[in-house]
Amino acid sequence: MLKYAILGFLKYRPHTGYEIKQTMDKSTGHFWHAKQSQIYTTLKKLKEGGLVISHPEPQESRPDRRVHIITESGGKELQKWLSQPVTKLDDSKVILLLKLFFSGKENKETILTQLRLQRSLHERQFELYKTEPTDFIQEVVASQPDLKRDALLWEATRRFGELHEEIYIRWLDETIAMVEKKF
Amino acid sequence: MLKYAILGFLKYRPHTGYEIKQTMDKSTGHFWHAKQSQIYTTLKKLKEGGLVISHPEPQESRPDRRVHIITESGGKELQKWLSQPVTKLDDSKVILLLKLFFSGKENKETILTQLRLQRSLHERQFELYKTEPTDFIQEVVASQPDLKRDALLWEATRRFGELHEEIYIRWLDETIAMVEKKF
DNA sequence: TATAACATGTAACTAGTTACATGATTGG
DNA sequence: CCAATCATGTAACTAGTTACATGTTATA
Repeated sequence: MLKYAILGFLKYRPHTGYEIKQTMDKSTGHFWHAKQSQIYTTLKKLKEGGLVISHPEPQESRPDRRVHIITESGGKELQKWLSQPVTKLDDSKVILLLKLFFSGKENKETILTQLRLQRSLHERQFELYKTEPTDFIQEVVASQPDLKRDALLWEATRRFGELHEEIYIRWLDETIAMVEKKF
Repeated sequence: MLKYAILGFLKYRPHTGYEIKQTMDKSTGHFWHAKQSQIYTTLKKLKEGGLVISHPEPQESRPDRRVHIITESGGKELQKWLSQPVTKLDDSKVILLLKLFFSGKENKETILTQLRLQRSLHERQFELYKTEPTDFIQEVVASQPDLKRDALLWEATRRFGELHEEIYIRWLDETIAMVEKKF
């Protein structure tokens, strides 16, 4: 899957491996991310498959930048993937729920501490969704009006994150209240 | 992590690898799952680490059942994990959002088809959360009253799934309307 | 004076998936 | 008669993480 994310970013403009990591963290970070090392190994595979080409840009006192460009066949591969419907649900893994599920014999305070800590983490994340990425989107649209549709979809993914955190916090409050009362 | 899920199930009662898969699918399936093969390999590692022991139950005309029991050291390992706070957010991967993010140049109908298909998938999942698991929890509590606290937490995890699907559907409706109007 | 940012990559490892191998019994 | 359920496991693979290796320049 990372393969497609990388092709997607390269479709907008050439990137070095380092830049892909940065762009990804700022944009798809909350629903798709990767470590720097995995980006480099995936780029290597994409090059081997002819979906991407790269050329070095010499630099002094630093390793040469290696700029990656999507090829025609890479563009087709991306397009093919984009047109295919997603026919099943993601399989999510939520560590907190796993722990909670088996916590019936833990004491009340341990569970409440756990839940309250989560609440603070999600509260912070919720605030991030409400501010940061919107600015970024506005900037891009101002400078490149042809990305207006793209920006609408980016905003939709941001909105997803915001709603997700909102509901998470609501659930935590509900659950904290339940444990306080019935446990 | 699967390691702890398995220890958690074995804490309730002995299981064969096959039964762990079934129990997991019915209970933690929506926030933690594993393939049968991974369960077998993880059980093997747990045995090697002395956290679990197993003994075969001979059967005719079928491979012997191998019943697994948690050891004292396995119990301690589980307990240690349960008492530790979860200090960071899960890193989630949502394929639909990744695809949507890069779909600025797709045509309107492709995107709407994509979103409507997702809506039907999540609608079905939402219905599942509202019925199935509640029955299961009620049965257990009726037969084992000492699991009342456990049942409260199981219900909380079910509720999470329900809320999650509800918000997902709300977001899909919002996004479908946005695409219909502005794209 | 230390640490963050810039910039590349490989090696070893853990986690998880898919495919293979085997084979009887039960229900539709 | 065919598919599902019961029941075990290994092998080969893909995806992802952590650790290693190298080194400069700007900033706090």
